[in-house]
Amino acid sequence: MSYFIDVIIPVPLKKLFTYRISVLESDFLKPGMRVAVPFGKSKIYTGIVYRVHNEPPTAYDAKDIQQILDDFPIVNEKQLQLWQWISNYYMCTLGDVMRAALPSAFILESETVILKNKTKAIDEAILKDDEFLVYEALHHQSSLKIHDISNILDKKNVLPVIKRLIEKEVISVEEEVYEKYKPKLVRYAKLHASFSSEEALQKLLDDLSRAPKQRQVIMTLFSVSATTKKPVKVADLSTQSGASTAIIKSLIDKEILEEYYIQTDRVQYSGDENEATKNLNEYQEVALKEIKNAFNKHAVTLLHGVTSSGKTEVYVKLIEDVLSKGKQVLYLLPEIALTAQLITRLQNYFGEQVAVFHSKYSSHERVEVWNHVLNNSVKARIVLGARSSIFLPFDNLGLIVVDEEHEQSFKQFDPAPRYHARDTAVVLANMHEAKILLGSATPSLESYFNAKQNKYGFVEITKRYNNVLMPDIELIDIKDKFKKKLMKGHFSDRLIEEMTETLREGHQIILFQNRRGFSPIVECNTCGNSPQCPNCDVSLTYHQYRNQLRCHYCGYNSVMIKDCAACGSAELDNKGFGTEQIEEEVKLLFPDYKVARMDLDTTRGKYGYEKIITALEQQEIDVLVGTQMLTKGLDFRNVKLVGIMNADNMLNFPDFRAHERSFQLMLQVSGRAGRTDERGKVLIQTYNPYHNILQQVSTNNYVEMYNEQMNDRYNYKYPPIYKQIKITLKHKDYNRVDAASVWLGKALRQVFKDYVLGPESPPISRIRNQFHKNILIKIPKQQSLSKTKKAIIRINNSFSSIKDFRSVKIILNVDNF
DNA sequence: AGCACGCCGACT
DNA sequence: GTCGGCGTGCTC
Repeated sequence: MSYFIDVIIPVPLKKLFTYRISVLESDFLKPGMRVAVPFGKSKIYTGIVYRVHNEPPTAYDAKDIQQILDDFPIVNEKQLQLWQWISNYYMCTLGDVMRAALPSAFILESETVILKNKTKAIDEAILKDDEFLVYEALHHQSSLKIHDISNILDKKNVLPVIKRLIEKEVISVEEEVYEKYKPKLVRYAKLHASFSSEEALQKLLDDLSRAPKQRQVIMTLFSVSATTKKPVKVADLSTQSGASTAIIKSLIDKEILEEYYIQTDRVQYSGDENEATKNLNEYQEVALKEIKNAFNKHAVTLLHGVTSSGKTEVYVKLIEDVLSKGKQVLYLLPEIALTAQLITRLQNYFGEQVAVFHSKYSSHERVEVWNHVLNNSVKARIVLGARSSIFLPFDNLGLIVVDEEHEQSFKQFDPAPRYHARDTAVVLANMHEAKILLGSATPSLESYFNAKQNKYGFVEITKRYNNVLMPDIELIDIKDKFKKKLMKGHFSDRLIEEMTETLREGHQIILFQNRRGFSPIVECNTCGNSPQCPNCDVSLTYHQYRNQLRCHYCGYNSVMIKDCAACGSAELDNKGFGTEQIEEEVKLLFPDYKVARMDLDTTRGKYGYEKIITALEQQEIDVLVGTQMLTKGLDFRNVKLVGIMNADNMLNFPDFRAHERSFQLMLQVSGRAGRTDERGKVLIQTYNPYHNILQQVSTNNYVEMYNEQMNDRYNYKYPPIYKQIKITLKHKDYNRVDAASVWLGKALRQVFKDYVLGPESPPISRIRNQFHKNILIKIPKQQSLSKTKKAIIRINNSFSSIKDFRSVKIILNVDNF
């Protein structure tokens, strides 16, 4: 009998690929193991075994696998199930899911290496110039990569040259696969075994009396190992004894010392003993009980707790409970909220059981966390992580906490899989029969809706921790202030008053400026022209910090222009205002105080964000100006005043969730004010203080906001009442996307009638030289989602069989919000 | 997605 | 005349 495996290959292709294996291999291979397989003409890819079977494919001859890469599955059955679910629900391939799920170090790819053909004498005369260059380079170096050759010849396309050289039998090529993950080894030293006896040791010390440095090293080795009772690292030995590495090396060479290596974790927790978890106050205690009750009926429960109500402490108690049952915990939160503050807090309670899974971690560090989870190691009983941590190989989950569940960053937009981590986590919890708690001060409408429908359990905390009052929120009509000439730049007299007062009292201030859709644009005063991005359909934005013009969509940048490109006038003006401008104005208004800015530009790099936070905590900053980043679960003791510079630009954003988002954003920022005993103050500047959302924010009335928004969602057929799928078409030729989108729109309308919206050009119709068109499909609750998707796939298939349309890229985005 | 094969414009 | 552009088709 023949044996085969179906393999997932990390390419966006619909099907699995079948390879032939031997009997022995069929016994060894299990789903979830990695194999290296030849794919296409020459490449070798890493695949994941999906199924082992003995059904020979009929239409083609299966290739043999190249190599087995694991001794045990690195992906478990439950994960494969989850991958399948994601692939179905979010309409992407298993390959896409695989790419997103595995740390990149697990996915090996082959690289072509070029070798000299030693068996044949070469007549150099038959070689052309470029061929000769390659030939000669191989005399200096035994092997070359494609990349090297490209450098040698100074051109991109070198494959034809290589092909000719192969034909002339000058060179041969091989595919090399690298194991990307290498365990980190630390060098240790111990005394060589031959000195284990007293006499030998005494003799050694005598011998070394003329080499005081070397003797010192030996003495240090003894004292360190006596005090720590642990193996001694070479690095420590060197620093403690003051001896250079050369001295230690000579001791090793003389076989007095012996070196050895121990594999260590790159990510290590070095903290003190665990702290006892805090006692809960009465409200938290009640909430905890209610959550446990709710869990009896509902696997999913929503916790609505106002800002600063101490939700984290409640989570901690739940986690403690689950851990004691020997189960794993996943604590999901938005990337940006994954701060040192929170990590330290959890580590204080749970010590080394906390593992962190972060996009800023290197691929190697991620592999380590992956392996800890896979082995159900003590070091990863609690995983604290962003979106992608739902892909870790849990096999014994007891609880998932999704903190800040309303955050839109849980949804991945690009590339596929376009999954929502909160929703996927619900499915994941289901597979493990685990409980899942969604927490937020401003729940998303869909979660609140689910709770109202009794689909989810629901628990509330309405009081802030220590009974701190909710901040006092004041709306400022800047239209009126402008009329009365009471504005200084972007600051109203009220805001300046409050700022002066707050600073005098020695408190801190946060100013919030939503940058979205409102960045500083350069405009010519004479002709009104503003510089555009050459690749996208947007104006470039001005970045003072580097004196650059930049495109937020494709990253294009150029030096700031001195005069208008259209009319040559030197009178250029900055329209709009971003955080930079606010920062400047504060500096002018309050020259004696320290101002800092927090946005994408200032938080670059691994610790950029932490630096600003720490500076604020240590009160080195008096006024912090920032964007959305400020909203995320940070806990600043001394901030008393929060100013929202302009509420209108978020309210007017063209998106059905703009109001919900604005409400969430403003309440979250407000929550930063007055977190200790003194009541905080929030000033919101707006042109329209009678806007319902602003009224609801100022009275902290979530329920009213919910009811009103849900009404709109009913009327205009939006989620959570209707499901939706967005289809984006992209092509560099406008006429082609246009024709293609019209065709697709018509085809979809035949099935879905009026539930198809568009095609429409998005507000930014060209990005990276690609024109976009959008089509939106609304799906009523009673309509089967799976049938809808099948129909879309069918239509999509006929679409791509049309020659003219095949080059148009189609992106399907399920739940595109 | 990559990558190879195959057919038309601009350069030594 | 070749080099190299990207349209088209395939990957077990």
